[in-house]
Amino acid sequence: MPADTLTSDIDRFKQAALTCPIPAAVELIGEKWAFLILRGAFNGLHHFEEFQAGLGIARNILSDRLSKMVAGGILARSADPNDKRRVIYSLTPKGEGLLPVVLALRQWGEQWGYGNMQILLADRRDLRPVRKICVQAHDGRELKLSELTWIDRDGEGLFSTAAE
Amino acid sequence: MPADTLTSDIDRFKQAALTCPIPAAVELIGEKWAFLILRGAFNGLHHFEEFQAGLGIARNILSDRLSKMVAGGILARSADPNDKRRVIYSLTPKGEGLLPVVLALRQWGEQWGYGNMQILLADRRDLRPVRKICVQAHDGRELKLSELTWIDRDGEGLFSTAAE
DNA sequence: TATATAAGTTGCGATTTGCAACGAATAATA
DNA sequence: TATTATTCGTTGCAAATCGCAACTTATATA
Repeated sequence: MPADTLTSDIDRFKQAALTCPIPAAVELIGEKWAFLILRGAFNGLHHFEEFQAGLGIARNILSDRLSKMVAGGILARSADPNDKRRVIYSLTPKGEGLLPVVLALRQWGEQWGYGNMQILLADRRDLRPVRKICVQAHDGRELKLSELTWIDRDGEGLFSTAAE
Repeated sequence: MPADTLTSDIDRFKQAALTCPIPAAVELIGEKWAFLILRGAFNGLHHFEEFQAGLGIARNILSDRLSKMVAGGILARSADPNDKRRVIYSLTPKGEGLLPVVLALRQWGEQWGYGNMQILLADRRDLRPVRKICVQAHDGRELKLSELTWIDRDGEGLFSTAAE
């Protein structure tokens, strides 16, 4: 056994956390209002007043969050050509990439009794609802937590079970 | 056209938001530390001191968040039979259900340059990494935002595009 | 011209955060 | 057994953040 072998869960966690993207991602959208703004954007909201009235958020907080989300590349800020008073906030490709996160949380909330939306996301081609988001194996099989493990990025080294 | 037809994006949004589970879900885990605690739990952390040292969170805040997550049914609090000083915090099935959310956010973060973890989640059977989480049609096809629309829960009524 | 709307900003009291120190119960050690 | 260490908190306090209401600026409308 090498001398630098990590022995405890916490050592392994701290080691893995060093390059984990989650802390930085959470700084951007791991906050109540940022997440609700994101949901609003996916639901077609584009303007300051829409977000303000739609979410019931204080104007200064909304201003702050929109700025941070624009700075973080999630939203783009553009002028409305038809009305120079208005500003259009729209999702960037990077922001659109968060749809699985938003949808997974919505589905979890529905499953655990926090509400059921009257409208559903569906495939535009056949109007059938989208699948429930889940963790899948390479061949598409759904994987439960007990069927998962951690592997080293470069192939082989399995070092701990994911579900402990 | 019926008299109560909703015309503006914001009216439609407010109508849909009335029963949306996301606000309640966000109250529980839509917060920096709650989300990082959840990530820690998925990575095998179980004890107060592990979370504290692993995340660098203040003790009073950690205490508050753990209580709320236990009250919210995400974590379970149990006594350690081998050491009566210790408390074991473990994921409930409800908490485990948040794995797609955590994983989707991690994958998003990796895609957009917030870090790359050395270890990956994999299928325990063949040690092949899990798929990238995405929105899928009923038949498993990946759907982009432009291929999505909203439908009414009871079947037909399509009323707006998802990607505007 | 006068009024309304959109997108913020400012001031201020209330809440939340983060740090450090303290405390009680249990375990390990000398 | 006596002493020290560990574990899981709590408490006090200063700093940062939040949320409300009022104000500002620029543009559109009547």
